[in-house]
Amino acid sequence: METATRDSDKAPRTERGRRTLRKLLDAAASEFGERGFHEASISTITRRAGVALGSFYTYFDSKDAIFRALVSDMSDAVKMAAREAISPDMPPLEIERAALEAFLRFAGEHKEIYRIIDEAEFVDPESYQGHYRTIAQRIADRLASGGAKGEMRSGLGEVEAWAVMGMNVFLGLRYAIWAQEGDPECAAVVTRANLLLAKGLASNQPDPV
Amino acid sequence: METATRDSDKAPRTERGRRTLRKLLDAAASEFGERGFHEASISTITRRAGVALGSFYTYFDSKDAIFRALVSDMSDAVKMAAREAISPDMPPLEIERAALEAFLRFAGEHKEIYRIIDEAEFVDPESYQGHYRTIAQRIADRLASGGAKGEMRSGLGEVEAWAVMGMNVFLGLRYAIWAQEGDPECAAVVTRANLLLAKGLASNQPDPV
DNA sequence: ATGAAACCTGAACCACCTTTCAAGTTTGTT
DNA sequence: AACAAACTTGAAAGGTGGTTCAGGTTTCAT
Repeated sequence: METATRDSDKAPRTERGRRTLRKLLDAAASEFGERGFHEASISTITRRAGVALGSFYTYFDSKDAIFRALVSDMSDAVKMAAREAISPDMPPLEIERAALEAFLRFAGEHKEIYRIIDEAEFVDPESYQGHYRTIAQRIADRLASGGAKGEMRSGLGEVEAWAVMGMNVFLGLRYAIWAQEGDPECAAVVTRANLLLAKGLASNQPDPV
Repeated sequence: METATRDSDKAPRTERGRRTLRKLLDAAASEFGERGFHEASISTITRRAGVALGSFYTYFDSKDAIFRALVSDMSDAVKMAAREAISPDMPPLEIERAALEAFLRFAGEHKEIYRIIDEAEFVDPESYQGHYRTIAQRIADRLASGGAKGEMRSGLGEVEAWAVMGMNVFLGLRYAIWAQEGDPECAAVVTRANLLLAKGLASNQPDPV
């Protein structure tokens, strides 16, 4: 899952260089997060980073390039957050609960990251598709594993994975990014979502004998 | 659900004016859909519409203004498509099936519309939030109605509505917008999604006596 | 028919921003 | 200490594209 091809030989070779690169990436994360790709300007990024305008081009070939680097970093970060929250020996439905909970927490703590990935749909469509396809694949694997354990239906696949992912993403949008006064706690959201996964929406009409 | 405040008194007062306005809106839909908001240029829009650059400002105050007008139109169109596909006397789960099916069909036929609404997250956040909040509200109403009929669990609410919406949106993204060779038919996607809504993911372990 | 309002035209204005560059400073190695 | 490579600097080039405007044409009610 290494980051995409480093554009050129722009990698820093000095301690000072690494510090400057990091300052630029941090400043870019804030700037892109707050103002979006097109409103953001390189001169603002360098000002926030406390370096000269020209230094930017020591580390990146273009505005697009630094954006791609950010998307790659952040896509990895989201995946890591979910992965760290689960372990393969949890019960399958418990895994889904933990993954959603971790995702909601992560989204709440990194709203700018969320927004940057969304904007990749327009600035860097390849990365955007790749991001979601990768995550869907992981969910599909989990569902298959749940089926193998006999605790989930068998035959679950890509369609169900995308459904679960969409559910998670939109719950994050609504309850982490757009959270407002009087909204349910994240824990409550997770519980209700998990119940939906477990039982669906239908009422439990006792099977007719 | 009338469209947002008409910015100024830019409404056409003549038949000719109405024709020009429509040409501009159609050209803008294609242009924004193909190139995205920022890559799109007003001069290209007017060229596609076959009118002079200056005429644009007879009808819209700015590039943002025409984009907002489009988002409003298209948001209405999506809602209409779903609404026309369902009727209140269908069984509740059948309603959800029909709504998803209509949405997938619509997304497939109007990829540019889909993309414009997505980009509103950055260009016109108010409309974007409004769009999804409105749809979520409608879904919540349907779920409540399903509960009242006794065919869905009672107590379903906003959380479940956002979950269902996210599911639908992501299935649209994957199987309508990003459809590719070898993907399941839309009908199959709809069926699997509906089964997920009906029963959830868990295996039907017979209740222990 | 006629005048006023609506509409059209496209060159030019202007503000903004990415990118380049030549010259200076720092770092690290020998 | 001395030198080359790495890094920094900020002014300016160069483009782009949204917006304005003054003057011409069409529409339509009277």
